[in-house]
Amino acid sequence: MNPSPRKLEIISVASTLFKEKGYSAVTMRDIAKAMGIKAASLYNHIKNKEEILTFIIISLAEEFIEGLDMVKDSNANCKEKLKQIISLHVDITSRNTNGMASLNNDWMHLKDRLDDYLVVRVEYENTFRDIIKEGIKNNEIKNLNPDIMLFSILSTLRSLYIWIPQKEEMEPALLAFNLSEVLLKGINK
Amino acid sequence: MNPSPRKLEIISVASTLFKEKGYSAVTMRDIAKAMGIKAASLYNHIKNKEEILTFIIISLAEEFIEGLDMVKDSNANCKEKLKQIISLHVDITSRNTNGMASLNNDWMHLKDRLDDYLVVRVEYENTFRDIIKEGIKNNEIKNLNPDIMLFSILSTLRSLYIWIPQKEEMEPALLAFNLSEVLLKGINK
DNA sequence: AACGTAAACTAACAATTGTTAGTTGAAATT
DNA sequence: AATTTCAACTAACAATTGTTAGTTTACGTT
Repeated sequence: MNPSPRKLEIISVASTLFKEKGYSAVTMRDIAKAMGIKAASLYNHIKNKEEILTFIIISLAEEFIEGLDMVKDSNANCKEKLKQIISLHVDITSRNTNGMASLNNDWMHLKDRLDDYLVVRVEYENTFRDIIKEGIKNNEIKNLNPDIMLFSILSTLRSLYIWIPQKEEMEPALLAFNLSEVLLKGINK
Repeated sequence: MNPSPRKLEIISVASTLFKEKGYSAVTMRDIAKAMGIKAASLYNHIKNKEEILTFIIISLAEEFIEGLDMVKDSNANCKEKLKQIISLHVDITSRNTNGMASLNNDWMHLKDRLDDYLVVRVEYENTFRDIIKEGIKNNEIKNLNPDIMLFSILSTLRSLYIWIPQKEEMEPALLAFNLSEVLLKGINK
C-alpha cells in the first residue's frame, strides 16, 4: 500500500526536525506541534517513530543503489562514470537535503532494517571502489590508494546535504560540473 | 582549575558513546555503566551532561583555531599552507576520533557555548577560504569557485573521524601525504 | 586514634518519553 | 436519512530521563 499524502507530510516535517537536532532529540510531540496537531494523532498515519526514520533512510538508500547500478552498467569510461556518480549525489541530495541528514547521521537508530542498510552501504562502497579500480587499470586514474580516493570523493558527496541549502542560488547541474572539476582534476594549477 | 584525571576519564568514555549513538541517545546511566559506577556518582566529577559535551567540543575547536592560526602566519606558500591544514586535521583527528564525532554532529546541543562555537566555526572557514583565495591570486590554485574548493576539502577533512579508525594500519603522516595528493592534484591521470 | 576528604553508594524526584485506548465531529458513502 | 470512515481529540500509562539529597566507605593526614 502506498503511503498516504498525510503520511508523507509527517515524514517530511519529521525530516526537517531530524536534520536540525537529530532523530533522538526529536520527540513525537515536536513533530506533532510542527504539524499543528497532537502527538497521538500521528498514530492514525504511522506505526511508530521508528517507521518514520526507516522510511526516510531506506527509500533514499534504494534510490542511490538504483542510480549506481545504472551508472555501473552504462558503457561510459570510468571518468564519465565518476561524473555520473557525482551528478547522482547532487541530484538526489538537492531534492532531499533533510532526509540526507538522517541517512548520514541517524542510520544507527534503525532497528528492524539496520542490517539491510549496512549491507546496502557496503555494496554501494564496493561498487564505487570497483569503478575507481577499473579506472586505474585503464590508465584513466592515477595509481594511488583507491580507498583514499573513494573516501575523499564520497566524504564530499555525503556532506552535500549541509552545503546545498546554503547555496540555493547554484544550479544542480553547475554544482555537479564544478564538483567534478575539483574532485577529479584537483585544485592545483 | 584543571580537570581531574577522573573527569577526563568520564569525558573519554562519554566521547566513545557519543560517537556510537550521538549525544542525545546516550544517557548518564549509559556513561556510568560503561565506567562501572552509578549515574549519581558522575556528579562528583562533573556539573551536568552538558558540561561533558561542551568540554569535548570547545577544547577541540580551540585546538583547530590555534593550529590554523599557526598555518596562516607561517610564511609558506599557499599550497604548502593547504598541506599543513590537511596535516593539522589528520593529526588532531587521529588523536581524538571520538571527540570529532561530537564536534561534527552534536554541536547543536551546546547551550551556553553554542554561540561561541558558531563564531569560531565561521572564523575557521573564513581563514581557510582566504588562504584558497590568496592561492588563486598567486596563480598557485585554479580560478574556480573558492567556496566549492573549500567545501570539498573541508568535507573530506571533517569526515576523517569516520575513516581513520577503519584504517588503523595507515600512518598519519602517510595518510596526510596521500590526502594532499588527492585533494590538491586530483585523481585524473 | 581521630579527622577530613574523595568518590562511591541508595533512594527518590519531577519532567519527559513513546505509545495506547477510547471518544468526537466532520465528511463521504450508502 | 443513516452509516461508515477518517483524522483529529483527551486522558492516561509505564518507562526512562537528568539530577539532587543524604549516606557510606576507604584512604591519607594529622
